[in-house]
Amino acid sequence: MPPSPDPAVLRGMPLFAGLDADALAEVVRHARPRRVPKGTPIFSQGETAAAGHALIDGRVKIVQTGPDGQQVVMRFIGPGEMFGTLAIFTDGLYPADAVAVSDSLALSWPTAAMTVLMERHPAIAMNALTIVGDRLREVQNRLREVSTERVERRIAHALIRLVRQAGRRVEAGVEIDFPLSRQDVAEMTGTTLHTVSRTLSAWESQGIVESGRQQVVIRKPHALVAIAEDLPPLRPDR
Amino acid sequence: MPPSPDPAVLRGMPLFAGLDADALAEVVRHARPRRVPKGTPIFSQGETAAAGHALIDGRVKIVQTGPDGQQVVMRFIGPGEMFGTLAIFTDGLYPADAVAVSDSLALSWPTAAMTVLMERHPAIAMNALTIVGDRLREVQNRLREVSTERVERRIAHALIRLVRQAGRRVEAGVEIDFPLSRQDVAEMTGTTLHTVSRTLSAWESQGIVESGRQQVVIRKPHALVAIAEDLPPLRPDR
DNA sequence: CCTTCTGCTTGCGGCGGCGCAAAGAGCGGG
DNA sequence: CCCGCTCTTTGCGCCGCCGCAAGCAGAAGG
Repeated sequence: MPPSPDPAVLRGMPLFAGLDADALAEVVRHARPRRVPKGTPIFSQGETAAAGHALIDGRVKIVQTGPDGQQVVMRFIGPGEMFGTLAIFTDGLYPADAVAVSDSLALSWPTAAMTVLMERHPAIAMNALTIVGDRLREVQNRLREVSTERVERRIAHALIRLVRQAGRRVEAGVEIDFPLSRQDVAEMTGTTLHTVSRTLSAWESQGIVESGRQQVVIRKPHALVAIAEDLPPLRPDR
Repeated sequence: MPPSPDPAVLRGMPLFAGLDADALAEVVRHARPRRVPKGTPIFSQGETAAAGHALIDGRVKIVQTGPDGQQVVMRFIGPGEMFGTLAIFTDGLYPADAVAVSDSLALSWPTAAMTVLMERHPAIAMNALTIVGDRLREVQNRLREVSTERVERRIAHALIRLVRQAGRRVEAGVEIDFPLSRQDVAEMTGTTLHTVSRTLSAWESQGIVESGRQQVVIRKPHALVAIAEDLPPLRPDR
């Protein structure tokens, strides 16, 4: 028999919040677990969505590709978050690629099962509505940023979001806890890896961040916020 | 007694698709109609959302304002579309301003009523999920565009969307059927009114558009598509 | 251990588009 | 009908950022 996952993993997932134990058991019965090694694609843009997914562990990058091959990072998925579900609610085609950036473990629900579950448990639909609503608001904010702010502030905003989502306390400050390249940051902020590199170098020389190969540590989060909010440049003296 | 609107106006609203006559009557019973003259704000960014809205007639502009006053047009709402509902699904605060750009008629449902209706009629929640999902996809596409494309293509894309949403056949071509300023287009595409003006002037001299004060007519939609998709420049001869 | 590959840095030149400024052009109100 | 307001046009100069190119460094793999 196929290994059915432990219902406990659904605890704490916003998508299934408010369901009783029976319902959770039913949900988990339809789920299929999948181990995904770092670098492996989970689904691709344009495919018909065979399933919706939720991440148990690891980190997944959602990337949209334009007609000329330009890539934009839509978001990073962390443990407890769903992904690839937009297709289910809309036209059935994945609007982006999903690729594991760390070794990951995901659960998948076949599209049909997902639909049935939402009909039998309207709370799931309501939860989904909240989640999709939150994401819409976030993307709207990013749209405003990329439309009106200059590159340095956009990069600051992106890092702040990453810290909130994936920050881990470490001696030197707060570290983004998954491999993140300059290119990734560039694709999150609508710029080039060159400009990101220059910006991080400048911040590094000011002691705001420490960064290396696919790795970023924020030493002075408040300074980053100051840049993002364009506060008075924060004189070091007095 | 308060004038209850005709249930027939809900026909064709995606949000209430699939509801039977009884349910529609119940929905309409909770609605409050509101006439909104051109230029009037309907709600403001940051307010707690007292109600969700749907537009019966007219046109409403949804504008988000950044911390430094920079404005971004999130979308234009046409008849049959809901707006100001995101707040209800998320944190209860309107994330943007809504202002009528034409004389308009809207229906409003108090937040509490909206919630109750969704609980009693899960189909509404499912419809909302589809609608919000579609908007999320659209905003994601715009985010990709503004992140990767140059201004001219972005403006072309914006006009194409407007034509799809609010295009009216007219002798000279297709007209955007509500007042649309250069400033509006700039705020839709993350540029300045100057650049929009220059671009439209260039297109005008090529016979692609005809535009004047708060008014745009597309004479050669295919040429606009060619610009948006960056097809071979479409030699006029042969 | 050496090779290769991938990711990062940095200089330099060019240019797309912004910001400013000033002038025209419809529109509406008195 | 004229005045004032808002929207638009267009020139000009500058600059933030991109694009290219070359070199470096650390990881991976034989």
